[in-house]
Amino acid sequence: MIAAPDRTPLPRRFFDRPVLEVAPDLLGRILVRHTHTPDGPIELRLTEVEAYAGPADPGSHAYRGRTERNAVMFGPPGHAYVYFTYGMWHCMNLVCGPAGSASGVLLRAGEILSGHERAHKHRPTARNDRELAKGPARLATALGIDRHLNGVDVCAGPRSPMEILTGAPAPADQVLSGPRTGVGGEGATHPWRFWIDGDPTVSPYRAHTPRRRSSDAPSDGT
DNA sequence: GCCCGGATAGCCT
DNA sequence: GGCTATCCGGGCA
Repeated sequence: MIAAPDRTPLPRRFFDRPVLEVAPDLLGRILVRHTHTPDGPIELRLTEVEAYAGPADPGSHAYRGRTERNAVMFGPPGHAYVYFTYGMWHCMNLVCGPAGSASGVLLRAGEILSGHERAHKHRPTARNDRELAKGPARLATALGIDRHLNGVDVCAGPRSPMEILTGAPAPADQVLSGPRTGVGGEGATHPWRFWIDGDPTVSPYRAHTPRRRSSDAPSDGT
């Protein structure tokens, strides 16, 4: 018999710790997307995350310091840093550590627990429930997360658009780690991606693929 | 199942 | 102007 997940909100102090402690501890927690409509929220159990360790981390958006785009990462913990990437997609991070440390955890994948119908409406190409949030941009899309939610406090209670509940943290022996996805150079060396062993919603690993420059393409010969 | 390339726009140098 | 913390569809096995 499985105990029901704990629906107590995670307190801000949960996030005010070193990012490499917080990241694996987020697995099994519940992200609630409150839409404040009669349908109720969309809920997701986190199964895969990645740590980004502040201005010293070459893989981080905080590398080379604070800009308008990454300002939320430099703020207090327990807030959502949502950014737009590849001209099409949104991804969501949770800011960790004391204000100014500019570290965060990218939410890479999860299992939709409720609100499946609306999640499929947001992600019509998903062929089954497992694919709804298998990948960071898919996760954001399925939950209706975009730049409007950048800076949202996830420790501010159920009237906020997003909240994190205690859930059922994954036991340490079920947590695996490996290199981060899509991060090249020195940033690729650390095993700062964490996932729940064997979970079908974990996104497939993809090594960093450098883009071929358009000048390398065949030309008219001029 | 896999490998590959195109899409698309904001951000930063 | 080059790059990006990505996804999707098509081709092939």
